[in-house]
Amino acid sequence: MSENNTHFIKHIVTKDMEEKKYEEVVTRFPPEPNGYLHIGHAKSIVLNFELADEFHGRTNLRFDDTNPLKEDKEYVDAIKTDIEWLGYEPEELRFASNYFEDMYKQAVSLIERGLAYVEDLSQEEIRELRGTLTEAGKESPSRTRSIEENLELFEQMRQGKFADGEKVLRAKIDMSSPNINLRDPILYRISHTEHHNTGDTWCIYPMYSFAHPLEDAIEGVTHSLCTLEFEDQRPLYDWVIAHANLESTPKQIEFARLNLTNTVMSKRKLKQLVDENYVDGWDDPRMPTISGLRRRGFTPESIKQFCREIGVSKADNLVDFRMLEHFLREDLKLKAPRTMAVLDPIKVIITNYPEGHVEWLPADINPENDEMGMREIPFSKEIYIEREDFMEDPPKKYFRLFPGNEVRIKHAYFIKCHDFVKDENGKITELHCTYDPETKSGSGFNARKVKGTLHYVEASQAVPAEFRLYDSLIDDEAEGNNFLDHVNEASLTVQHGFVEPNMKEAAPNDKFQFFRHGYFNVDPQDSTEEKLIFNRIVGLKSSFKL
RNA sequence: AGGGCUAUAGCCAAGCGGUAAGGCAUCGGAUUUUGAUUCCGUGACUCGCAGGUUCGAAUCCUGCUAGCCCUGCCA
Repeated sequence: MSENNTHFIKHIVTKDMEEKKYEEVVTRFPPEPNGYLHIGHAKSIVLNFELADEFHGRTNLRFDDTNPLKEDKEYVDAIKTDIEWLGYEPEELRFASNYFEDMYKQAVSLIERGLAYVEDLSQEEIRELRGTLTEAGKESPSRTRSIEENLELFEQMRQGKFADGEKVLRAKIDMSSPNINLRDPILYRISHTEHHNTGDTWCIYPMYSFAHPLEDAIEGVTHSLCTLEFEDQRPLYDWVIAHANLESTPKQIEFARLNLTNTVMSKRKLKQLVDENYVDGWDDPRMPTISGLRRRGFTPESIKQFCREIGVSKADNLVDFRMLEHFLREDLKLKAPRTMAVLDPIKVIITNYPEGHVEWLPADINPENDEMGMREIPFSKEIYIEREDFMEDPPKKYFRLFPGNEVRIKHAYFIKCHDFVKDENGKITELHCTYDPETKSGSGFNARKVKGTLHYVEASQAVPAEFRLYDSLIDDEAEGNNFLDHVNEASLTVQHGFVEPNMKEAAPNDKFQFFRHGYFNVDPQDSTEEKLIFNRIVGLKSSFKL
């Protein structure tokens, strides 16, 4: 588990605690409610919750809702659902917006100490004076305004005396700093916008760089973990903490965000895929969102174990999607019932089997987990097997069914192919085989060996089902600069076939291993008792090469 | 180019001056009523490059190279 995995943040926390810098470890997961969580967020969630837990500390869920233009309650609810589904229980649920009054007071205090001023300049003018990466900025005329006037103006900003963009509150730091974040950064902006939580109480809203350190300090957060792009903001974070009238002195630590092969991870790109109908929504099973992965069939444990095993570092990374798949297989190996489904059926007539007779055969539900017990499955004169399990003219080393070859039908008998029927288009419609009663499964028959074992579904009892097979959303190898050029057109394939009769009882989100196919999830949106729909989560590994 | 950061196998990633963990992937082999699982085996004469310090360097120092991030009243 995570205890075995060490990383630089854990070293820092361990050292801090050994030096008794803090009484307890407090972390937070601070999403902005402006979109859905994805697996990159899961990395942060696992890190924050499990790190604190390991040190017997606590973790808050805090919505960083300082920009009402982008945020919505819909996202608050979705995010809560996802975190709960992953299995984490925040110590407390907080909103940055609950601290608006405290933040306002902190801002006033900065003004009183000559550390902040109200800016008259327009957005464009501010930008011009900010300088560039290589040139220092210039000080604004507003910078020398008196404390009294700044106090008065800021109060008026709050009272709504100004229009959006007319004024802004800035920290007085250093316009010539090589770190652009320190060139008198904006602390408050005016936005006459209704907030999902505070309604129209406020028309001024704090900026992230001012609000975040205060939120952390107010909550007593000790280790504020964020991604690499905030590294340049750390001096500002520390500046705010140093000048705030708060006991707590949280420390910001940055780590590299997760990138996965064959997908995209930015909210902007994911939103574009949704808006432009490349997928069916944020919870489309092809999406790397938590809700998408959940609908696809990924388990919380598989996602968490993945997040633990990829590690935490500061190096840019691109993790192989197959690693995620590995942990799903590992999680479901002993948990999922193993059953048979024929995705692309071809009918087999057992010519020497008695007409109209159905026998029920015992079958273990999971041979690697005896506790799951047994089930009974039917067998009769007519069964379905997988179309790709028969070849009229097979290559060498093909040990499935072909004319004259004998194979084992899982849990049933050996069958041998004698003939096949084609339609006018040359498509094979029916196979004629004979079975050998001596070879019944469980009988101990071993006079002959066969190389192949095929799965099947008995025809008269077969339950029709739809199978949705997913492939990479994004083709990393594709040509083109725009990620939309890399969208895999064939990321969804739908097949119609059959499952065993006992599958009629399958409930939404039930997970199964379909023999020789892979792990499947009963689609929670579209599957019904009348029409079962299964999402393929991941296939089984295979060394089969034709 | 000013600042910040990173560089260990195909991909993640440990390592913290004493002679390169682990996982994924790959490829072999054994077992197998899933071409699955399981098991066993498989790769760094070397840690971006070049110098230096040291008995000893992936680890310390210097220089270089490459990549990522920063000029929102986004977070």
